[in-house]
Amino acid sequence: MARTQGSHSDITGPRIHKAALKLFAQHGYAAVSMRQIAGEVGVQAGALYNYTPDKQSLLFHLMHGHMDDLLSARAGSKRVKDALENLRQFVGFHIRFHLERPDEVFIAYMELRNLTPENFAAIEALRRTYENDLEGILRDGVAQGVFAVPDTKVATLAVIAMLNGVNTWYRSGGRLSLDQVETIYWDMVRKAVAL
Amino acid sequence: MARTQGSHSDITGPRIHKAALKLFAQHGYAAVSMRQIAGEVGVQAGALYNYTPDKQSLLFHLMHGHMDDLLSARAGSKRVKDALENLRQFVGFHIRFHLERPDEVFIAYMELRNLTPENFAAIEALRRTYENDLEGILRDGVAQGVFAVPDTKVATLAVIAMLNGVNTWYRSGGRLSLDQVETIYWDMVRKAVAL
DNA sequence: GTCTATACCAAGATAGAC
DNA sequence: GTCTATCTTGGTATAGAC
Repeated sequence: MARTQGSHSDITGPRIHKAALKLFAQHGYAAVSMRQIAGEVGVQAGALYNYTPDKQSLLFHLMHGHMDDLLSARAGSKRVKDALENLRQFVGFHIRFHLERPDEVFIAYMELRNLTPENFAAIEALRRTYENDLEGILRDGVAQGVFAVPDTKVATLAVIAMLNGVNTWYRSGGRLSLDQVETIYWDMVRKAVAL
Repeated sequence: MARTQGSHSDITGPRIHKAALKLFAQHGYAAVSMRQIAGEVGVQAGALYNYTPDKQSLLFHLMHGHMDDLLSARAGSKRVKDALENLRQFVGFHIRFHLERPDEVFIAYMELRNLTPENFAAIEALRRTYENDLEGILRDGVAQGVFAVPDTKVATLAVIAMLNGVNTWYRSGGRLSLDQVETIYWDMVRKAVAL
């Protein structure tokens, strides 16, 4: 039987972040009210402020946590000597990581302008770190003579933009399996940077 | 000398749309108030309702106008027999058209979820038309044996996603000229769909 | 066509009881 | 830790004077 009062502190915090994640992704940060989030969790709006100082912190927490997850997961990938293999590994990692977290990814790209300047700078720095990882791979490949890209920075952004596009259309259970998607994109990326 | 009262009807309408465009692109539809838009134009909030029935119509007008511009401009491009040449032309057109209208483009991608379902469907249909144009080129190329893409639909979305990425970083007067950007992206797209 | 004034409602956030 | 109640602000939209 559902309680309408009393303490739920053991799970409320995470539930608030989950609800905010879902609602921000669905309607956008600015369009979602603290009351909506509270309603989704099943508490009153005032109770949210036991877990977050304000709405902005809620957004920042979600985005920062996502970027931390991304960089941690990526840090677990081993680099080898062969740049082509590193690139193949990056493409697979990127697609899978992002498809597993559509809401987080959506927010991370759409809500940047709703961050305060300080929070924005922090997220941007993390994003830059991730991009530099890929750029390093491309630079290695150019140095090794296995890639031909006129500008590694632009190529980095182009590859990431292309891969991010997957999230806008892929639905599990659809026409293509995850493996097929990965193969298709790897094929295009590989050729795009090829000699 | 600035008037604080009186009729400005000859220019107010377009100025409202310009102000809304700028503010929506900067802060997001949901975060911008009618009062802000009015302030940017230099009228009182109530006056806006002589030009638009509501805020939603303002957004829809901007997005629909942008998609109409896109399709009209694209319709002016001549198709030739050579698929490779058509693709080259498409890439150049897309980059230039979109870089000339960063605010409109930004809104067209970011504010889709703030459209009512009916308005969303209308915009989606126009976007689909544009995508089908590119997909037709890719299909021709595959039929002619000059392109190798495992899936024309996915390749279409991948190419567009890659090209759209330009808008997130390109600034005129920066390190690269528009011609250089176009060359770099054409190089990658060409190779990505090559045999 | 724009103004001032306002109706009406919902926002973020806080206070104090339990 | 959550509730109810409320403060304060600002939102969209409308009415009626000029």
